[in-house]
Amino acid sequence: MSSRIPPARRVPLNRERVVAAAVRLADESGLEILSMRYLALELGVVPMAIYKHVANKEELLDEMIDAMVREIEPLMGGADWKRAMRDRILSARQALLRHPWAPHVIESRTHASPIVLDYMDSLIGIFLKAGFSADLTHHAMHAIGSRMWGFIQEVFPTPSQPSDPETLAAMFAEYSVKYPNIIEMAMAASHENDSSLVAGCDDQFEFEFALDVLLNGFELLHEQGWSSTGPQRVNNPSLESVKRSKRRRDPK
Amino acid sequence: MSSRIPPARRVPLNRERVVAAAVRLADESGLEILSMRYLALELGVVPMAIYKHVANKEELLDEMIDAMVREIEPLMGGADWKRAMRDRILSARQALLRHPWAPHVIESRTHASPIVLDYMDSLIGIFLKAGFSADLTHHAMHAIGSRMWGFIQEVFPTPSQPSDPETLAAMFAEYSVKYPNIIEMAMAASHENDSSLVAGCDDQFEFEFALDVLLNGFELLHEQGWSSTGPQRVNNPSLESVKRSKRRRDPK
DNA sequence: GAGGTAGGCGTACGGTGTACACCTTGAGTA
DNA sequence: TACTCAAGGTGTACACCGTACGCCTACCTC
Repeated sequence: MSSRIPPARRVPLNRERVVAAAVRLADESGLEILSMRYLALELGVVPMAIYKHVANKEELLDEMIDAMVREIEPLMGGADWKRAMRDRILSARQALLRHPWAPHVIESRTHASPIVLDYMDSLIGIFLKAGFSADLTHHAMHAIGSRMWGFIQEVFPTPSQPSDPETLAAMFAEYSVKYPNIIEMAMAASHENDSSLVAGCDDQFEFEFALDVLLNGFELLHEQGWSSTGPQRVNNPSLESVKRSKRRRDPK
Repeated sequence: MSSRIPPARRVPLNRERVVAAAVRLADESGLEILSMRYLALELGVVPMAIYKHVANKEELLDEMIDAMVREIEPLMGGADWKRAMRDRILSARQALLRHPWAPHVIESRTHASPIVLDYMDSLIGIFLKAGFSADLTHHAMHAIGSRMWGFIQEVFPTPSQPSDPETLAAMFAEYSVKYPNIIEMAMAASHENDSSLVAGCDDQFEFEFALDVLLNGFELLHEQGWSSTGPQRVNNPSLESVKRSKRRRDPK
């Protein structure tokens, strides 16, 4: 009869609970706080207990990425390829924004899990279904790179900004002579808030801008029947050659 | 008289020697081998000695990046903006390829050094000098992202490839049904070497392809007088709207 | 009840970055 | 020539990390 009673009492750990706790911990406290020891503490367990459910920390990180990728909305059929690609990638971005640690972890992965391959396969499928050559699709996927996960490499986020307005003004003055171009560009980027150099960027806008430039570029190449073995192998067509090719489409 | 004799004997360490040794060590043995202890060993010195020349490891890594950026060839004047930008970024890529550790380190930096700001300023200057609006320049720089350093985020390098031909064939068969799109794409990417899925990519070609797509996209937007506050704020123009705008250029 | 096993526990090891106190060296000066 | 003093190398120690290995306990099945 004892086996009839709900087994309860000391609910045993399992892979899912470990991964979920790791994700929550990283979400709330940042990736640098996520050590096996701290995670164990959080789970009310001794560090080595975790290793009964996960081979090592790398595997744990792999699982965390899988958990995030599973949050990406499934592919909607029907819409045109560009819209489908755009929506899917922006959905990935939404999932990623919920997990600030994800970019760093993605960067450090060395192989793709089945979940990840599924996602990549779906993206590639969008291109192929739209009639893109496998060749162009391949290069397009490379060009998209980490953008397929919804993030761009933010290089050197902002120059360190002093809070004291006095020294900030001094810095501004100094930069104006040393980095005139940066300042000119940054001024335009933040009309509403002149004092804060580059700070006020709209990340979402930046992301969509770059994504659209790429997708529009791919569209152009596709329409032209671009091929990597074609006449302009290295330089893909400049605006000039696009204009020219409009007149003599369908070279065959 | 002792002071006349060349001071020699135990040449003292200095910042440059420390940084140079760190760069060499990382170049030769990889970033994961670069610990303060090992670096000290290499310098024939005790670990804590290094801290007399460098505040901490982060600062050392900053200096290593500076050393790499200094290798980027100076800007050539004269050429058209696209060529100038292309050359400069490809030169950055050359410097970066000599230091395989650099991408990883760049990703982890939190602020830009003067050397780095100089480089960024020069890139921005190319756009502005070509007549790009500060607005477009700003978004273009964001879109370029880490590509300004000559690397793209290689996400999930390759699926793990078994060496045994038997199991490789099995994996291939399995993938063909689970990830048909990936396989179709990958097959096209490597005619010469069918068995090695994605392996045979030409990184340099991929890099230049994506760079050209972006630069050509920027050129298009510039010619159109694109502005982030313009009518199509979110979606930058599709191919269709480009074609339309060719007819009614100069709306003012 | 007996036995087997999944899974939690404790200890220990080799690694990391770096704080802090100490000591050596060599140049500058009286 | 002797003294001072700072720059810079040394040694020890600490807190953290991931994780190998062996033990031991609770539970499931027979």
